[in-house]
Amino acid sequence: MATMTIKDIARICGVSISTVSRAINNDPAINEKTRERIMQVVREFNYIPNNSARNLKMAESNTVALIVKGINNPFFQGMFPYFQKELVAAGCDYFLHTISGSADEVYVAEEIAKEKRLKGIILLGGTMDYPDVVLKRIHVPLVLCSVAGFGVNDPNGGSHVSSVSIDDEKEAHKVVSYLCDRGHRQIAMLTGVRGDTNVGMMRLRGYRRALEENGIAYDEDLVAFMDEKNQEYTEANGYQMMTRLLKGRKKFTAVFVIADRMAIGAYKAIYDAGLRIPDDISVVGFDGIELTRYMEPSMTTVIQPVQKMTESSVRLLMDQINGSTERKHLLYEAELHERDSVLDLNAVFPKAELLHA
Amino acid sequence: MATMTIKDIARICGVSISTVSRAINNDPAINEKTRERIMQVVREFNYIPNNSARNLKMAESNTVALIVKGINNPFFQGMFPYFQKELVAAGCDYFLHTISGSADEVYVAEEIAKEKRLKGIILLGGTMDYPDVVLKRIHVPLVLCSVAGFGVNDPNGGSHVSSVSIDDEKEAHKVVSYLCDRGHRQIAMLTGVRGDTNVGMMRLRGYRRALEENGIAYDEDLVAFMDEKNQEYTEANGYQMMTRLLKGRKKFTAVFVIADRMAIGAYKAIYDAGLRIPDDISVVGFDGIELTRYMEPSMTTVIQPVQKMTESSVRLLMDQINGSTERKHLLYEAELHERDSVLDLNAVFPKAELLHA
DNA sequence: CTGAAAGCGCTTACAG
DNA sequence: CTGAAAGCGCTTACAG
Repeated sequence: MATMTIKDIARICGVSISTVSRAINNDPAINEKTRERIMQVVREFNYIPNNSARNLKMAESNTVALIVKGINNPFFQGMFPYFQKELVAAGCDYFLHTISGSADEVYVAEEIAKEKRLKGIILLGGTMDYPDVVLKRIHVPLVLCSVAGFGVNDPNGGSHVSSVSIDDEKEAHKVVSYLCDRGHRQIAMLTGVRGDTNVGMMRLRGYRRALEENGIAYDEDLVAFMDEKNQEYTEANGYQMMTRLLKGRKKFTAVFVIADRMAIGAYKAIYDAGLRIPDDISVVGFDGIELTRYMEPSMTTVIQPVQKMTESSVRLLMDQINGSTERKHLLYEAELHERDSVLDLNAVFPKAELLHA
Repeated sequence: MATMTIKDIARICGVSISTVSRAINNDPAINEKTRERIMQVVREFNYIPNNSARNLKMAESNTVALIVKGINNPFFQGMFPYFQKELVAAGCDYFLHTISGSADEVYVAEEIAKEKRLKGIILLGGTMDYPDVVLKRIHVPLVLCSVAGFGVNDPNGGSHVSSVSIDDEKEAHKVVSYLCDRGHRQIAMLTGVRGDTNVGMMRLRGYRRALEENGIAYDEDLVAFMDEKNQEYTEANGYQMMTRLLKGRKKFTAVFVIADRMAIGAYKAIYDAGLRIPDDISVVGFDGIELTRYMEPSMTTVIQPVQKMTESSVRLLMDQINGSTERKHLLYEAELHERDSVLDLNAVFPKAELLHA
């Protein structure tokens, strides 16, 4: 036999399909005995309601979609348990929907919203270069979490959505200032593609500002841009970019890498070049993924405030769902977590430093 | 305005909804001019069809679902690009659906199959302790890929599904034999929970058989079982288990870890204990995730034949979809990939070895 | 507490 | 090539 419908169950139980529907959906207006009898049959025949029919008919579900662009990103993976906790606490059903890096998130969001009668959407990751008019197409409450460059390209961006992220420029500035404070003056960087308009640009900007403030000239030979053809924040890319820098003619004592996974690749490139971390080269990553703790030496990195970000995303979404017309754009402070991958040159050459001054 | 339906488009274009439907679905039986005029309006108003209605009406979709249990597993993540390639090559639409470790995969599979009128399902990961009768509930072609312990608990398991995996017992045996060949005789193991009936058990069995063949007594003090309360193949667990072993009174020169991520944690535990890899302790991982290349030293591990496994999974699914009633259970050979985390004790103590003999 | 009926938004024979 | 109509499998007022 193919697959059961509510009609089959109704026939078997000798009741109407309305009654079966009520039994399944725990409608209070049903006789408990009837309900039990029906549920017995439901179990016996392993009847599963067709969600397409259900979604089609229902006015609104209680479901929120978490749409993730870039499922391979361990930073996002680290957020899932927090989202789960918050969404459940908010009393929502939710599901995770992953989309590829090339997918059109606005289209997908609207498509799923229709299909599932969503109550709201949290979009995690990706970049958001869409003008406001495009964003407006999404007819359900929407929150952008950790979406790179949101609002950057559209000064009016965000009048229809809320967003939560960190201040990339500021955090990069923090990292490089920290390195300067530790006596580093030749500081390399592994960043995104040349001409990046999102994270790469913001973090590069922070890097440059910190250098400037410390009286260090910007030297493009110390910046490795990502290959246009392979725009992934992977170990392989980090390895390859770091190797390129190491083979360059410019010396440096530290490197700031804009993603932890790339920094792991950079670690290996440094080791393969016969150098030590941090003795020869100091490394600072970005994101704060779990793995960085397990590197040798454990990696100093910028830990994004995952808990705050997820909490706020859910809260802002709930506010919208509950009718608030206010849209907020929250920027959280990340934490530069000191571990063992940065050498304090002041401690190594205290005398020399004094002479310099 | 809320959200557009096919009716709105029909009204705007002055045609029937049938015609709009045909335009959208590229029905050949439509006037090209009419089609273009309709599509113009569709684009202008950003009309998106409701998939629930579509799924409800359509007899069968062209879609295959890839249901993944354990999205955090980087081994599975490494498979996605291959699945994508194969599924596209097979001419299928597909989507990734992630479920939590505690979800009932059979229920979810059947639910989605109904909702989306799936053509078939590939289930990736998880364990499959379901008896055949439960599996039979899934009314669409089903292939189990890398599903632990499939058929182990049910001698008749598999008469309704096909499966693709590796021989866990054999691969573990391979690893431990390799270590013995390299002169190791005190070999520890980091495995799953005590009483595991799936991967953990199979790999432990292979470990024991290899020891036995090499005349080495099994010593449970050298085996770290995973905590019942925290059954995850994570770095944190590997770190904690390795630390426990290192603090034990038994000495060992090598450790076999049943998952790469755990092995990364083990690396760190070894370093934190002030020991070196492989000089003091040799490490072998399992799975062959990309990251192992970037560890220092690069990790010797068992690389699962991802490409073959994904290819075969898709092929077996297609066979079923095309009417084949044959069900196959393929076991592929993995590759013990030698890198730098194992010391050859024979090379270090060649004389001693000879004296031993 | 239960049932008959309408209808969610589509697709697809069928007729023209 | 196009339209009217049936129907996918449910939920939910409405009436009783």
